Amino acid sequence: MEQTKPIFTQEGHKEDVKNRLLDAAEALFCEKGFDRVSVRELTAAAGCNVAAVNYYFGGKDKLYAEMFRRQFGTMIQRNLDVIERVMSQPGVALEDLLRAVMKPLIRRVIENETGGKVIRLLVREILNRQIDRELFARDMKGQLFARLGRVILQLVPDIDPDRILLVVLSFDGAILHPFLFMEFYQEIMPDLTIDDLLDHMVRFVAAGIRGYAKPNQEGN
Amino acid sequence: MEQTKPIFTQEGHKEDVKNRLLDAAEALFCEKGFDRVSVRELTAAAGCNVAAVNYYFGGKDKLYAEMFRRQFGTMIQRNLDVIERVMSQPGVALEDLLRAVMKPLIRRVIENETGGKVIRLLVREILNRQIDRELFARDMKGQLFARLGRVILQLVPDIDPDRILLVVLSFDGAILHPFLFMEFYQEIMPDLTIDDLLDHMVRFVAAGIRGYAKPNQEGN
DNA sequence: GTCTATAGCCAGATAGAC
DNA sequence: GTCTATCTGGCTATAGAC
Repeated sequence: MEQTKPIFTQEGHKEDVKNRLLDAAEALFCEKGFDRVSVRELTAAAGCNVAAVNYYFGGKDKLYAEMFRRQFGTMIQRNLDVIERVMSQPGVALEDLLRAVMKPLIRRVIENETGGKVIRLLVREILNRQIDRELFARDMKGQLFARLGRVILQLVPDIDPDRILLVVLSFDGAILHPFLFMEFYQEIMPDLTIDDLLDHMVRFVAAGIRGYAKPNQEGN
Repeated sequence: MEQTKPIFTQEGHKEDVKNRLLDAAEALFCEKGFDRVSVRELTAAAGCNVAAVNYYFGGKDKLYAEMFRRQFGTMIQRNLDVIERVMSQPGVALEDLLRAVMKPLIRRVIENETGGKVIRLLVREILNRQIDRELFARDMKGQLFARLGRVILQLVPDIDPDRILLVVLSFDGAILHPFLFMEFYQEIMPDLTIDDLLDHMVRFVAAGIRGYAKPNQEGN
């Protein structure tokens, strides 16, 4: 409310008003949530007039959706790139893949980058079904999950292909939990380092995947 | 907005206005989120006048907090009871504990019970830090996690006690993922049964815990 | 305890000047 | 493209009748 000074002025950004509004949206929506941010605050932070949101995006909600599209799209693409990079090396183990995927994500949330906050906010919206799940959850994440499933099957061939999606989803759950609740982790384990956490996650998930592949050869 | 007919009338509930308001709060807040529900809607759904929220709870936000306190408190207690019950039996395996804890939670979200929705909403609020994390996240869940850590150590004694909290947190992550994203699970795996899902989760988490306990012991 | 009526405020969108 | 001024409508909280 008392935030009326522009925080994304022309000096900070050589881009146009549209980009300044997207930056202001990321900062303010992540901090307070959609309903607690007014168009007046957004335009004040972007250093433009109140009509600009409607002029450039067609409304507050459209600006919100555009903000997610930008961040989530680049995050999915970054993950796909990481997978290609690690799988192109010789002698890759399951642990290498897991660590390569997890590390940049955890680093991003620990270092409190805007991207991490936007993804948290997106999860929040998915939980409340107030955003277009068609586009984000299914199309984008579906593509990433399919790729992950294929490379995990490549590294651990004796998983039942019909179950690989469940394995990928559990992998996703293992990543998402610290991603979402990092404050809680740090609160109850103040000495936890990022490497401790990564080591644990890699070990836990790798064991889960391998143990899932060979349950208990009792004649099945 | 057009929802103006009372949905929790005196016939449904022999309790007083206070309980009808709590029921209306669970239904409406879970559906639309705090900011999208007006006091007018709440009181219309509870079949009372608009002043009742302020009279009984001291404001819309106090009613919101009270709703969480009720549901989250009983959920933690139910989990603690389940743990006591399963651990009192002879010859309990890790898998028995995991399944006993997971089953009622997953059933609750699959059958779309109000309790499950309230917990989802609570996670949403924790993600946005707009609720008193002191009370909920640390005190209540801390108690449950401590108990879980002790019984897991009892069942799998060779886990490093300094790492048991990380193991419990990964267990929590494994439960929370389908709990939060059940619609997504059902969308990409329409034939998934509750038992398939439970079997997978038990197998994945048990392997993760056991593999974590003994990282490289090929001859066990 | 229960209710109505209203005070006081702030929102998103837009018309129209420049 | 940019801005100001304003329209229209919603909200929470409360004063005060019963």
